[in-house]
Amino acid sequence: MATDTKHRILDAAEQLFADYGFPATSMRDITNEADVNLAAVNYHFGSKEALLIAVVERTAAPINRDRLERLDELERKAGGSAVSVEALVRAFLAPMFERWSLGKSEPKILKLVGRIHAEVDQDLRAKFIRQFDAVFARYSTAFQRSLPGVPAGDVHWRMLFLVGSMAHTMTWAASIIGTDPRARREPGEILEALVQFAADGMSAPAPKPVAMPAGGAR
Amino acid sequence: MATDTKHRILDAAEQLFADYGFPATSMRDITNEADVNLAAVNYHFGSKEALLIAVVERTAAPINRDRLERLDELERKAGGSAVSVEALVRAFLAPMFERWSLGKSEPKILKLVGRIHAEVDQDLRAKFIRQFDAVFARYSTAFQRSLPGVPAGDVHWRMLFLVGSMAHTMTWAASIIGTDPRARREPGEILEALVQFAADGMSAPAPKPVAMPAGGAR
DNA sequence: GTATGATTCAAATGATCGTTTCAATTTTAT
DNA sequence: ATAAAATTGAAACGATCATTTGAATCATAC
Repeated sequence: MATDTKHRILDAAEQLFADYGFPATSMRDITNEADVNLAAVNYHFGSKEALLIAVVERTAAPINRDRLERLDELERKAGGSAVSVEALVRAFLAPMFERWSLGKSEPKILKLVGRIHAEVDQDLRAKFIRQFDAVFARYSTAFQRSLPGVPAGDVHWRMLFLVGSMAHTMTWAASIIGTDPRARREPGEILEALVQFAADGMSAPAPKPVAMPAGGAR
Repeated sequence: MATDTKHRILDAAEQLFADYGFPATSMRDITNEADVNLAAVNYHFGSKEALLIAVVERTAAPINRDRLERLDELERKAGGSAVSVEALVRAFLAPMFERWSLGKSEPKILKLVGRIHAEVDQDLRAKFIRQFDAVFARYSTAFQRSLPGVPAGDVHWRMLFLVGSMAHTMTWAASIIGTDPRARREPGEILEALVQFAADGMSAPAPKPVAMPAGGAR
């Protein structure tokens, strides 16, 4: 069966990219883990980079589709008025956490996406950034509508903060859970904690203008 | 001069690790950039990994020292009572942003630290994680004191969110600034925006318990 | 059953990786 | 100045990298 090899490669690559990152994972690591021939990756995908793109496509595409659908639904329900900030934050975050909960045990998708947000270099990132950009743009305008007091540029930055919290959580949640027993949480609880944190952060009053010579906030 | 070579290697490595990450940067990249012999890195530092540790040590140590000093100062001023959350957040974040503002133009330190938080694999990370852990622990107890209504475990998670926002901002601030003219901000303004966001997020009410079968928050 | 295309396989390609070697050179101490 | 130590230099080491090759094997269709 042909699709079997492709699937096994995608699964192995997803796992390894998530655990060790893209540059640190070799073709041989992938093909050994997938138990396929070394040449299979280049045969089926063309190159290592193309494999990464395929992995991201497979994992991120349904998440982003889900995000957009939830936003559609929220805006439909709200009629013409603004959606609550918390609902927007939850609609943006839940599609990822849900895949975590539904998955077996390891949050590989989350780690992978976390890494992609954090690790991939500029030029490679540009190849699949557009997929994220569409989501980003839609949510950006929605947030702007829901936060009329906050300048558009600041909303932009706050969304960067939001994505950062999410990505970092994806990457390190497993080790955090393993460290402090008091911090043990179910995925749903972590989502709720992050929603609470990010919703309040997004809703903060507009920052006061900074009047400083040129050196931070000493 | 001996120290000159070491310095040039450290500078080049800092720059390249920040731009391309640790695994993607080769010894030859570093020695070419530093204009020193290829063997110089192994002679002066022992290995590539040891060089990374030295780079982190040089850039992160003063930042973490600064963080602890500011916390000391805040707790001293507060006497026995709790420090304000916003002050804690600012004390934690400002030492990094300040180095950005004071630096020439490129936020390489920030990108580097951002990457270290996000990219380095488990075992290598453990080698210098203790340095961060000390800071993390001190701020964790301080935050717990200032947030009496929030369970300790949740404070732990919120600090993870905070670090994530910071790390992600460090990594992507440059590209964000380059993208949307409305999002153009001075480093001091970005710090203030992040302080506002994170302080309100940290101060959010304690999350309601989640009662769900085992599948996210649909 | 035989031809055709898709897939797998073992092996090799050239490039690049981190590290080592050892002689040449420079610095330091006497 | 001379001996000793520290540093630099050019070259090579073996290992591993992503990718390619061409024959072997498989599936499918006629």
